[in-house]
Amino acid sequence: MAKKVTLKTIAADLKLSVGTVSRVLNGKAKEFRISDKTVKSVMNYAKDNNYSPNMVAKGLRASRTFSIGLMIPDIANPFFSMMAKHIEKAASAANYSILLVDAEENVEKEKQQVRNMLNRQVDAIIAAPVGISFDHFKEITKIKIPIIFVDRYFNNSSIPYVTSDNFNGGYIATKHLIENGHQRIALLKGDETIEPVKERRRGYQKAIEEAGIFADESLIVGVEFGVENGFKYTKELLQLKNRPTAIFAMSNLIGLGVLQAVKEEGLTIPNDISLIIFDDQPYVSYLNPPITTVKQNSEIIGEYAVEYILNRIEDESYETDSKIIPIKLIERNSVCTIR
Amino acid sequence: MAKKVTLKTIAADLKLSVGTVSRVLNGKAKEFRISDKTVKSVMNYAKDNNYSPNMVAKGLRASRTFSIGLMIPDIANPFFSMMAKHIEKAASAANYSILLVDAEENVEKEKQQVRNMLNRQVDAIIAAPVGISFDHFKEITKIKIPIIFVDRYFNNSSIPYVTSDNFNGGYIATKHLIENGHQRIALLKGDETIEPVKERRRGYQKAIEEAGIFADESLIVGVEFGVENGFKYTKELLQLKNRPTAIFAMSNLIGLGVLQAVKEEGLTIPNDISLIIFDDQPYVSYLNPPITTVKQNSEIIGEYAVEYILNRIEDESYETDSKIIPIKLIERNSVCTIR
DNA sequence: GTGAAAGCGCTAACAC
DNA sequence: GTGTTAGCGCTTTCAC
Repeated sequence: MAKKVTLKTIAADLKLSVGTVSRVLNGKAKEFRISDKTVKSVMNYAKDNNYSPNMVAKGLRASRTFSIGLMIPDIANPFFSMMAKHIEKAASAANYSILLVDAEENVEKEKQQVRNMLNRQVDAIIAAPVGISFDHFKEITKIKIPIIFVDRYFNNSSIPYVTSDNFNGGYIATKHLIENGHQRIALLKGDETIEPVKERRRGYQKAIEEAGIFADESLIVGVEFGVENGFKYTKELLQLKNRPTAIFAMSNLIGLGVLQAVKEEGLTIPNDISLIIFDDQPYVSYLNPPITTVKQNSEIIGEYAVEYILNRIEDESYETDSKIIPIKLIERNSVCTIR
Repeated sequence: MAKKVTLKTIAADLKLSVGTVSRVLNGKAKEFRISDKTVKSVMNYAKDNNYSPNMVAKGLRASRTFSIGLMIPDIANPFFSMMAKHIEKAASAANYSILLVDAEENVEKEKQQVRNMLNRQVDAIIAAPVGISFDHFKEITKIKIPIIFVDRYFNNSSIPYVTSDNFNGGYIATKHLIENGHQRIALLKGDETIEPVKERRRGYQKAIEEAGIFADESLIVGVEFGVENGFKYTKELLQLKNRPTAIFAMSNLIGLGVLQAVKEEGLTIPNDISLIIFDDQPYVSYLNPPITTVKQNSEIIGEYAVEYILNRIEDESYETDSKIIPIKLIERNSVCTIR
């Protein structure tokens, strides 16, 4: 083992005190009017011996670790991995490191790992919560460490969040379908304890109401964000005597399930049934057919979250409102015009 | 701020020494024959006041942080995010945390962040290196902290790795094409400083040679793993007077680029040109047409990497060979039989 | 059975 | 211009 070089060993070798060494290595030479000779010798020694500071010791001393806990419900979901990418980028640019946890859509793991993040003295937490319960997040605010939710959030909590304009996303997607003559539009949704799901649904309902078309509750189905959920409920929808002419899928994963079910039933999109998917992914333009989607801006979401956290770390009293990021309808060829 | 509870405050409140408190909280009560009374009072106090240990202090004291640095060239690439998911899962199950860095396919950032990981005293590093240079990784082995490469690796280094059977992947994909009558098979590759790229290419070439067909070097193109690369070189390939009848794309991203170019040229797969993509993704079965792929097992890769790291942490002398994980050809409808 | 104290690597307050 | 020292929260050795 290359014997480790610490302030102490440097000081000993150079016959200086650790204080002096610390000062020059932290760029405080000027401030303390340390002699050029000392500065030079320390600098050279450090370079030659490849000194680099022990951040754990620094962290203990400063009660500040320059790390941010990032809690994601499913990092394999391309929406979240893209968001994580932007968050890591913004954080590392500010010299923060990311402690990543994949909660596996499991509140118990999330709870336990929030505890772990806290034990590790992260300076802040950015979380896309699994949903359902969030007492473990409320605790964080008591400890006064900054926290912000991304994508998913809780309405009845004072924790700020950045998320897409889910309501509007639901609204414009549904409206687009209606404008193309659709009257029987199915909503394939995720778990309704999740706020964005509620919002997207509200948007859907508003569009239906505005158009004055019959709001058939049996067309609103689905219980979670996965592929199987999309598959299973699409199968059921297609069984209906009075089958919907369009499906609005609330996530890219649900969308994949819809595609599979439609295919298995020997139907084609958009001739037999139209489809819009919430969340745009690189591959959707190559799907058969290219799918019309509601595109979220994960870059802005990620950057805003980091910006808030950074400001909040610097200034405890810093506050902002939660932020709603605009979405966009990307028209492709999965919606047909009827009648 | 809920005033923080440390060993010291507990000891003070309970009129015990920090040593004793530490011992009972670490389950060493039996070992040190600490009285039931003391144990109970400490335990209760800890529970009531929600004590939880400061891992930074523990880490400093123990020179062990129970954290693993995970270096990924592009976390938004679904192959890597899936692998990261499995790594995080295995690590957290063993009470390790993940320090995530997205190198953005940038060696400079990688270099700098490896340094950072080391400063943060990670117990080990799992890395899918960007490629090109790797001196910064060699340094790690000197410091004697365990490291393993996943997916990408360097042949001329003693650092172990887990990766797919890239050679065989290239071989069986190409062979499959040949068996379907293809003679002019283009290879759309990534950066050739990356070993898996070389291996896949070797596999491709072996299949061509075995079949005794003309090895046309002009059919081997491409310089990196992105979508644009796939797009650009496919355009060129399709311009050729003697155009290939099949393309073998070396990554899911390149594959997307191929799809786009083929479409823009008004051609269809597999009628006009066949396609095989290296790396299977959930969406490929819904592409137009469903794409035949070479499927890698990112779960096994991730688990093996963590297992190695854990063993190595426990036992400095633990050694294994690098591991090659089998791949599988998943036949769908993007390959037509000719002649 | 329990306490006292050293020390992990670092910074900063205080000294001269 | 530089040294000394306390202390961040913890574990562990040495006492008794």
